[in-house]
Amino acid sequence: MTKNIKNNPNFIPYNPAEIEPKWQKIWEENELYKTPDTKKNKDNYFALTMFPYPSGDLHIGHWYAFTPADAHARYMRMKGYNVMHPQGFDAFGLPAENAAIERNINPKKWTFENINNMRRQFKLMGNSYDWHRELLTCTPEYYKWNQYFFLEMYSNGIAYRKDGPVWWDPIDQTTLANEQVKDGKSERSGAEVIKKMMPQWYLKITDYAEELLEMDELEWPDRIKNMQKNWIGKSNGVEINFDISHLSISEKTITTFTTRIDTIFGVTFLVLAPENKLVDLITTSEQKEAVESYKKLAISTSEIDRTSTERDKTGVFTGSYCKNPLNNEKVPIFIGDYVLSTYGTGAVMSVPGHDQRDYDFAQKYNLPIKIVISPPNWNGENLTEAYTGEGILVNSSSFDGLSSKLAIEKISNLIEKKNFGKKTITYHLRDWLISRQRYWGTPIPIMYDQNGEIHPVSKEDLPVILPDAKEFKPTGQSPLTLDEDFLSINHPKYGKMRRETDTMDTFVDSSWYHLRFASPNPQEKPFNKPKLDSWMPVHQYMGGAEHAVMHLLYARFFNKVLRDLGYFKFNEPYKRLFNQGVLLKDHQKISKRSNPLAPDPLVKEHGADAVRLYLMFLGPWDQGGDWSDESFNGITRWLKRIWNICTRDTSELIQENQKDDIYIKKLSHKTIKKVINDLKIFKFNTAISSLMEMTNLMNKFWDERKISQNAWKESIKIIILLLAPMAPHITEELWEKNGYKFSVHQENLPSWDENLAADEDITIIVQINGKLRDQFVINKNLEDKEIISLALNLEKIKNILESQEIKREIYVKEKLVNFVV
RNA sequence: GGGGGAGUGGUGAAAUGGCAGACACGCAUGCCUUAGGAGCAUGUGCCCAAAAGGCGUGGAGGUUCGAAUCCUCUCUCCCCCA
Repeated sequence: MTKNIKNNPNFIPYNPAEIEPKWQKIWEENELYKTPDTKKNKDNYFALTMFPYPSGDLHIGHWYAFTPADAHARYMRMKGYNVMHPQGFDAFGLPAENAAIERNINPKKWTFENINNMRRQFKLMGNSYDWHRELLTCTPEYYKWNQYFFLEMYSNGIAYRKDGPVWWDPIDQTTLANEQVKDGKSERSGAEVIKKMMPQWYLKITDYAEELLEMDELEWPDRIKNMQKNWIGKSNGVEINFDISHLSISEKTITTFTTRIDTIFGVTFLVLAPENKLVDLITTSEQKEAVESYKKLAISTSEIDRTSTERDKTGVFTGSYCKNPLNNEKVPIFIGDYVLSTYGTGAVMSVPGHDQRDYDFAQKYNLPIKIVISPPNWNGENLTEAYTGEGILVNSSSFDGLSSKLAIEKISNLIEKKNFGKKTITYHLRDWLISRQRYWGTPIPIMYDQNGEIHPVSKEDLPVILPDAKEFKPTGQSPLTLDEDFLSINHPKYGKMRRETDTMDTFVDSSWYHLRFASPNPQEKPFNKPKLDSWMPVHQYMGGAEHAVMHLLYARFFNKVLRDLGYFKFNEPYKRLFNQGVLLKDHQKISKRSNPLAPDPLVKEHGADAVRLYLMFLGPWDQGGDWSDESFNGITRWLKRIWNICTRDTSELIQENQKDDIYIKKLSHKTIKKVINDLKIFKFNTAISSLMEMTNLMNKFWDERKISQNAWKESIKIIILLLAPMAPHITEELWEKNGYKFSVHQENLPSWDENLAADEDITIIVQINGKLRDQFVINKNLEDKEIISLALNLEKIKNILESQEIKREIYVKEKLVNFVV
């Protein structure tokens, strides 16, 4: 600080606590970030971050997600786009209700208090949000359209009600969608889920499975695309029927599904799921007792245990046999709990030679193991584990010698020709279960008459308002079942009706919110089409990878449904996606309870700009990072240096034409090029480091005093502009202090001159056998030959080469010379 | 078990076929200061007292004039799926 004080007795130190609130207020008063739907000579650019759940406080993880995203939006604005960067709250969901139960607070009140607090905290970040477009999904103006789209889907067969096995979360006391179960546990509560039979509402996402696999037009990380692809889980296979006509029951065949029909000649037994309806029909009287007791055991075992690869495979013989249609071999039929009734056909053809689970089962029950696919270098010996790879067929009658690929094709064709079965495509993806037996969500707009028949609420009667409730205890039934006023309707046409009491999965809310940001207010329609078309699809979406197979898949599905219903033409909601990494502290996840890191005190002490810059400087945004209080100092020191050089009294510099002017100019242009190219691809860390380099060198230029006032001022202007997207407050203040017109955020980024950004003097590296031995500086315009001879004449190189013979000379233009000896 | 990503100083990291460690933290020494969780200067990959030199991007091999970067195998960690 001595430097400033010496140079300028009027020096005012950097005080973020004063300037940050000041500018936040001025921005708000001037509606600086209010985004018009069109702006003359500017293209629209929709920069969206995944909106938060209003859990109460914005933690540092939110800062990590939202401030670099804002820097990118600001950067695009300064590149000349009309940028919309909206924010809202994903405001329905269980925590509100759980707070109501635990602390006896009204969920609505709790939610709105949290929203108010978080909106205040959002404003501390200095983000360029257009709050005029804010949306809260828990308001009737918003959820009315959830209901509207649900009815549209219902009348088009996409929403339907079905009784069947569902995942049940015993802590949250509600059903869950398949995507919301991870490793057999509820993604939200962490409880082990159980299977229940219940009628529930579904959306037919499986109709779109094939189209959802098409991701060519998406500029998304491959990782996310792969996760979606794996989740959809398309597999090509064959359904083949094993003959049981000799058993004299109504069923004549057992259908199994396999992706490896090339192993059909290796089938030595069949395993049915214990729940398979055929089991009772085919079990012989001798086996009845054993089968019954096994079934009881299996039903009480969790699905996770049953499919665990660690667990012993068990089963019981049914006493019956079937016939392999391809070779007429007699095949014994077992039941085993590692086969699930809910996947495929509930029966598998077991090929112990080439499937590990079948191999384990065969070992345990002494069943024959037949090898029909030859592993590489196999000479007929027995295997100690299943060979699951592809190979050449053996012991497979006329198909011997074929490759697995070819055999799959030929055998499938034969099976279809002879009517033994058919080629089938299966998907891992299940229809989206959207019913939740909880209160704080969108009521499903359905009524049941006294016969239990389904009647959709008519669109004119929307929204079905979520009533205020008094009791929220999860009982396994929606708390709405306790509200008689809500529940019973006297319908003019159908008489006494009962409302559906389940509410919608909150992922419905986030499946189309981006559309509403583009067109926030129409009361009579879900959105205004010209506005929608001018903003959509979202140009840049930013958020965490945890939503890869939930939100991101649902939103793509919703987009395609609404497209097919004629609302718009675009195929995808989010054109580009960037996933930020996870922010840790002491190598651990930051959480409210165990490892807290509250941003508000940090902002109070160091300022929002410092926190923003530190988070961006940590490392590459997509890799995440580890917060450290110690390294934070680097950024606060640098901000002080920035403040210092941008507020110096320049009167002691000569006005123009000084010796080093060209060098400070070249430095500026190099930095412009580097920062602009880095921000484009979210490399904030290296953009900041090149700005640091520039400030360090500018200090040196100042100390030498061989620069003019004009050149200095020009460089100061450039540094403020380049820093503006990342540190909006300090740059606004310095912009004003340097006499420029409000606001720096409405300026364009400077452009660079390629010639100025390039180096004139080039350092040539001299290597011998690829090892660095010396280096020298040349002028750009030298001939290749001259450069090589210069290199040969270097004292060091001469000494080393004295007793050596040069075999080869390699010259890489303007980079290096390598002598091979 | 399958798929994907990562592994570089004491620390966060940079370099994506051409000077390994930019930038920053920390540390050390010095200066300034009544004081410092302030500022300034210099140094800081490892080995060697220093210089010269050698070694060095998880490990082993390969391609290349040249590899952190490309290829093969392998170890460790993280994520997704079973």
